[in-house]
Amino acid sequence: MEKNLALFKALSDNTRLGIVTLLLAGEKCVCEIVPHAKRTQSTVSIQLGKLEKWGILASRSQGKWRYYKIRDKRVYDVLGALTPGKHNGK
Amino acid sequence: MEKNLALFKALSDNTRLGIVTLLLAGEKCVCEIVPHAKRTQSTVSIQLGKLEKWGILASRSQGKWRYYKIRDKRVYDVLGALTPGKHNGK
DNA sequence: TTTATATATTGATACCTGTCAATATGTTCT
DNA sequence: AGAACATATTGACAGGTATCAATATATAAA
Repeated sequence: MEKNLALFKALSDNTRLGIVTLLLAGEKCVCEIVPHAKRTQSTVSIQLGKLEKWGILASRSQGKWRYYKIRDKRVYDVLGALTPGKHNGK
Repeated sequence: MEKNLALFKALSDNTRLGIVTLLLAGEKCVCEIVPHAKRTQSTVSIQLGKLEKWGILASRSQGKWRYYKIRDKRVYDVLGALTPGKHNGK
């Protein structure tokens, strides 16, 4: 039950939730994530670092770029459970 | 998508997650919640107030006691999605 | 080697938030 | 009315954290 707390903490910040939601569509490089998040490159990099350190994301380097993707499968369960229309679309 | 953030924020604190998890079993009065949470009565009361203000919980008064229960149905979806054994028990 | 691009790190700052002890409010009982 | 119990509120404090500008690091291109 302690582990769930960490997951919720990861998703409880606007920047991080935006990143994770974006990555639901699949792996993206930082250069794609930064413009999507409305935050500085340094801010995005810091939050990506936290998400990786917490085991939510995984990353790989390729050339100049660094790619991030979702590692923790629970992300799909949790965000999938919140898909609209479950409770009368409310 | 903004609404999900509020839900995650509500569940991202240890005291609050404990309260909400306890209330999955059904309505409880504060006098039952306080000893379960390992926090002061005032702390528990403050967190209960936040959870209600955010629409996660509902409350009713009866005599000396005040009872809280889960109002936001998404709580069941989200916590249900994290039930162990979904990903090989991992 | 120099330049340009991509990402990470650092230092500073401002804000938010959880917690507690003490006190207040409200309700029931005598 | 007074005592006892249940819950809420207040004030203070400590610790955490998100953010940014600036700088560092790394890789690729010229």
